[in-house]
Amino acid sequence: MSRLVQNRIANTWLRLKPSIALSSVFIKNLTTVPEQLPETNDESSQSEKIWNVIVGKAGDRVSEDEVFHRLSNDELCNKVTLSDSLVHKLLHRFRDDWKSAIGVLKWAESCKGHKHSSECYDLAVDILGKAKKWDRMTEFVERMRGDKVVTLNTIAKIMRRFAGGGEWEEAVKVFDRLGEFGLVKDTESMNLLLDTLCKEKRVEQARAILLELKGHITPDVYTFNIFIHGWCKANRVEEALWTIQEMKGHGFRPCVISYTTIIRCYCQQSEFIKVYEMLSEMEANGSPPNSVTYTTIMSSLNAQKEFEESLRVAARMKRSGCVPDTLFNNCLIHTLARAGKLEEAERVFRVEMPELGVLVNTSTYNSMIAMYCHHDEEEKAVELLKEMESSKVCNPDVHTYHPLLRSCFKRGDVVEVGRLLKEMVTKHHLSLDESTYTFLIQRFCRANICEWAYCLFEEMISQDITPRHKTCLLLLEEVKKKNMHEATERIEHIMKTVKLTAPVK
DNA sequence: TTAGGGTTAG
Repeated sequence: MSRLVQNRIANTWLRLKPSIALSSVFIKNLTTVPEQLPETNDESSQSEKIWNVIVGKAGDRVSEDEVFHRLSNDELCNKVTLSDSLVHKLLHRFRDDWKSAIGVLKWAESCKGHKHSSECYDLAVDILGKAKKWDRMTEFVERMRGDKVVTLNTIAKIMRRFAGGGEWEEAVKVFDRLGEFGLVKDTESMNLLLDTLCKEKRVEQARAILLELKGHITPDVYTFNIFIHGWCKANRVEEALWTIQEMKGHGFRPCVISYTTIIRCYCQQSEFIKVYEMLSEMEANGSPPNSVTYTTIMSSLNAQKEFEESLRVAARMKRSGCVPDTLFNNCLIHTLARAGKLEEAERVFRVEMPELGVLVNTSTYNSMIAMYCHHDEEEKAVELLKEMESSKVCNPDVHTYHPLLRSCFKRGDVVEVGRLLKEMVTKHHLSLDESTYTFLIQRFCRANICEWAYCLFEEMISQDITPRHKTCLLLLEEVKKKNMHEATERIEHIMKTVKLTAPVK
């Protein structure tokens, strides 16, 4: 960022009583993500241009026919050589906007020589299912059936969307019709159906279906693990344990996944004695716990702020000779940080992980950055952010910035808040999510700059992100205090017309 | 095709 731009930001932010009009424009520029391709390469400027044209034409919530029409009549769009990856990225961009997605898909079909990949077909099915457009989804799948492009992957999307949308009977019907799609009812496809049902808390129905199919299709280890998970999800450990016995009866040995699933359930019930009993049982049975098992237990202990106990579990894992992975180390770093053992966390990050060849990811950096911020060592946090940016191993996400933003608010440095927000948006193309907006609005209100909070509120609405009821109330109170009549009316209007999100938990 | 989430708190 140039010095000039930096100064401009600083100056704008230093005016603590900005007019709404001025700040609105500024914040808009600040936090709205510029549309662009997720990945850039040498030809990025050209493809970015095309991307912007297509997204601009398709992205303002018009009908699918209108999208098709606009794209078909655009000069630049007509010249584009469509790649599979471009269509895929476009569909992904419109994953929450089925009309635009289907419009884009129709246009792509009409382009000379273009044929959809099966991934694009499946993504389209998934988008329609997510929007619960069952008729359109079914119609689309029928077309796919005609083209003989339905795979088990497609079926998985349909089933999971049906079941997730409360239509589990429809998911079962899809299984019954597998033959029509040129697919077979075998253990794999049966497991897919059972897993779908179990994940949607329909373990009883799944059980009934298994009994019905048992004569024709043989269950395998996966089948039983799916049920163990299903019973645990329904908080019915007794049945999960009984499934272990049933599994043995079929000649299958319960594996580390079977036990870990049950351990997770015990953790949720805070039955830690049973957790440790099961750990010993696993060791005795020749299915020793692995990195997933230990991470599960530690995460649960951490949630209860039992950091020392959590560290004892980590020590037990090391003694057992079990190989740690990234998620385990992330959890360990988090635990050490919360236990106030900064040097040890640093040692895991700087020495242990590289020595063992365990890759770091965004979460690893995030835990370290959060740790430094919590202990007022922001310089180190910022250093790490820079290291992350230059390492190219992983990129920052919104969680990377949360603790940094929090620190700025804590010391009243709103100029730095502005700089960080700008960096998030322009440098890393991150878009602010609901929780980030909520957090920022809250803190700006508390810092007595509700003008900024209100601008973020407006921006949130314009991006179709629904504010929480509590956020509206807080902001309303603040703008009233400052006699911001226009804003007061607007917030009251939104509170009446928009279905507000209830507080989490 | 089956198993592991972390946090911006007061």
